[in-house]
Order: sequence, then C-alpha cells, then structure tokens
Amino acid sequence: MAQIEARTAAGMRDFLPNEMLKRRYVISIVEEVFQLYGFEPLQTPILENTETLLGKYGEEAEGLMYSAKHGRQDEASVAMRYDLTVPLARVVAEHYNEFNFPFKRYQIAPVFRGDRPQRGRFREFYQCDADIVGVGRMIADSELISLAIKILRRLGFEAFTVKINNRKILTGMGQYAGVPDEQLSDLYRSVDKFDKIGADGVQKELLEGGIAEDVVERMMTLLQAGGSGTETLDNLAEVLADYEVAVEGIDELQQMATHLTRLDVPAENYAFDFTMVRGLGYYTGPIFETVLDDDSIGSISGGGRYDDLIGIFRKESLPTTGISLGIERIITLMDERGMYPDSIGETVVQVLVTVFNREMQDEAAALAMRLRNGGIRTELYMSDSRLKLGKQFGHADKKGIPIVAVMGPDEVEQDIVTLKRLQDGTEVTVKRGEAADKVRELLG
RNA sequence: GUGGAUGUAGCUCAAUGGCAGAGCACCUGAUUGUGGUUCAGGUGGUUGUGGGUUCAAGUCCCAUCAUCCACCCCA
Repeated sequence: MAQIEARTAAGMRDFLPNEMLKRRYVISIVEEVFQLYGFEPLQTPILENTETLLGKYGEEAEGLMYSAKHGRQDEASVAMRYDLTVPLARVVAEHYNEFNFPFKRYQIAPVFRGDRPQRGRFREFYQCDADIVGVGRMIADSELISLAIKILRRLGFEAFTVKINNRKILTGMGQYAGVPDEQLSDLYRSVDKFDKIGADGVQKELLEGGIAEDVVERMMTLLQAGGSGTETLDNLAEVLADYEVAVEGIDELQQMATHLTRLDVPAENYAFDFTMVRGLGYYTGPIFETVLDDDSIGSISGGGRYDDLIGIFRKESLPTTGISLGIERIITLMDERGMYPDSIGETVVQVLVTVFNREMQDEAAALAMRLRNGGIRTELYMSDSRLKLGKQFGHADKKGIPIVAVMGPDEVEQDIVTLKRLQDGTEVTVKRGEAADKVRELLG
C-alpha cells in the first residue's frame, strides 16, 4: 500500500509547541487588555448556516467560502465562517432578549477563506475582534482605538499610527466629484491605492474612470489634506459644506478627536487620512486602520462602524462598531524582531527527572511527583532503549529544559538529589524535600 | 481568476545531457554518573507526478500537481 503524503492542506499551518508558546503569549496579552476595557469573551461555531454567511455578500462571498458537507443530503447546507463579524451579528439578533446593551464582546478564533495563499495570507487564520453593539455615539469608536493602541504598546510596538477616516466623508467626496453611485466602489478602490501608487497613480486612475479633470484636481487636494489636528477637519468642512453627509462625517471625527485625548491617545499616534478606505462594503461611519511607521507590511489592525449589518438578521438594526487586530501579522513582526520575553522559552517543562537505571525508575517517579506537587512543571524521562545519562541530558538540552535532576545510587542513599542548571552548568545537591524550592531558586 | 519563478536527503542548497553531492539535522562510538564544543563512523533519494526526445535526462520538451512572488480580491 502506497504511503500517504504527510502534509497540511493548501494554506493551512501546524503550530508546533515552540510556536504555540509565542502565540499564546501574544493572545494572553490581547485578551487581558480586552478584559481591562470591559469586553467579555464569546465563542461561536466554526460552521454556520450557509444562508447566514451569505447574508449580505451573496455571490461575492461564495468564491471564498468553504462549504461543509456530510453524508446526509437532507439538511440545510452549512459552511465555514470567513470572519467573526457576521456571526456576531447573528448572535445579537438571535439572543437579543438575553443581552443588556451595550453588548461588548471579544473573540479570538480561526476563520477560513478559500483565497489563494500568499505571504502572510493563509486559508485558516486567527481573527481577533472586539466589538461594541448598541452605541451610536463616537465614544464607542474612540474607545476601540484607545484599546488597540494599549494592546500594541503592551506587546512592545512603539512607532505606529492609527489612520482614521469616515465613510460618510468618502460618500460626500463622491457626491462632490459627481460620481454616480454605481461607480462609487471604483472610486474608493482607486483612492485606497494611494499608499501604493501615489498621488499621480490615483489621479490617473480617476481620470481613466471618467471623472472630469477639474474635479479630479480638487479631489486630489482634499485627499492629501490629512493630519491629526482638527483644523484639518475644519478645512475639509468648508469645502464640503454643501454635502450634508460629509458634514456629518466630519463632525463625528471632530467628536472623536476630543474623546481620544481623554482616552490617553496622544496626537502623534493617530492621523486623519482621507485616502484610507478599507475594503468592506458594510462600513457606514468612522473607519480606522493601524500601520507601523517603520514597516510596509500593511495594517496590523483595522475596524469601523457598521450600523446596518445586524439589520440583516433583525427588523431593526443596532448601531455597532468594532476593531480587529491583525494577529497573524503582529506575530510575524514579533518573530522577525525578537519581541518576546526570554521567559517564554522553548518548552513549558522546567525540570527533567532522569532515570539512572531501570531499578531507579520508581525513585525517579517519586521525585517527579514530589516536584509536581510542589508546582514545578516536570518531565519524567522515559525511553524504550538503554538508559544513559548523557542521552537524557541531550534530550533536556535539545528541548530547552533548563534544569536536570539526577538521582543515582549515591543520592538515594543520602536522601538527596542533584540539580543541574544546563545554561551555566551550576550543580547543587539538596535534600529531596527541598527540591521544588531549590528548582524555583535556580529558575530565578 | 491573471502573469512570472521554483520543485533534488528532514532543512538550506550544489551537480556542462554522462557514477546524485555538500553543509546543517539525525543515529552510533570516542565518554559505563552529565548536555552544548571536538573527533571518527553511519542512516537517509523512484531528483514533485505522468508522459516524450535521446545511446544516455536531475538537466531538454509537453502535461499535471505543489510552493513562492506580483496582480485581482481581501468580509
């Protein structure tokens, strides 16, 4: 029988133990800060009814969605979630009467997209979302930005900027430019490329899109008017004064600027950027995106207000805003920059208890239990081949276990144990009863 | 979905159409109470897969699959 080739499916990854330790470190910090801001955990199924997921996107979503089949054909079709936002909207509608609003939840969980894999782009990846349901005021959006900044700082990032824009302003600009509604998405797409293709590139695309030359000229001026001061907004408000929706959007950003100061967000950490669009069609108000000042990897967090989404599942919608941390990118960056504390290490094991020979097996097991009962993460050596201390030390070394315990005939006779710290070769003998405390001391 | 590049040992990669190799990793020993360093030896291959050209194919041709890169898209 031919062997089956051992490999993950396209775009899927294994996380081996040493990677898991890093991922868990990042996730634990993110989760801790979510809770500091009063968000509560939520878990939803990986599979949802296909109808739920198709919700708003129809055929658009179909191309990227994994459908899930089983032997029975006579049930409603289900598919794997491609984000955590649509399931949240479903949860809110389904459990509406069980919640007190505002409802603040976070969720860190895998999602699936049948995209073609590329660097930093996988078919299974983690999303890390915090959302506030039931508040239309700008304090909610502002708190999300404060939250994201707090998390990034805790993880060790310093030079970054949250770009802020408002869909209402973009809509107003579209009206100002005289772009018909059905061409608005083309306009946004071009504007969004500003970082990549520059002002000239955007200008060219807009002209090719059939927008009049003088309008393009004026739009280019508007787009490049970003900055963190509210005077930026004032200037924009003058130009767009005739477009109600734009005025509303500008006013929202002005409110946010005030809130952000109160929420410990310094002016150098955010900027209004009218070229920032974000792809999602469901945003209705403020949108935000975080980029590192010293790396071109793209955004490491993003979000915005989507007041209409819950309306897909309920007669009346609820104002909602949310933020998503690009945790896969964040982890990639932290790997590249070595931003993990040394304490994470390569293994969870703190001590390897060696087995001197088969006769000493029970003594070794007893010592392992003594250490475990003392709160030390302990591996008891086991092997089907000949027991050799050198091999056991080698095992500890390769695995990154910091301390090795040796208990040979001499130690048993004197009721002691030899502990060796591999890193610097420090070796001590202690009474067995004091082993756990001594290990803790050696670990520093 | 479009275009390009690359597939050789577990990993990183060599090999003018002419005996499939190196480094690292792994295993054994030097070392029967101690890892890393060193030294000696060893395991490991249907060269992604299927066809074709040739006396001869890792190498050339076709197809296919996979990976990577740039687009498209990115809920």
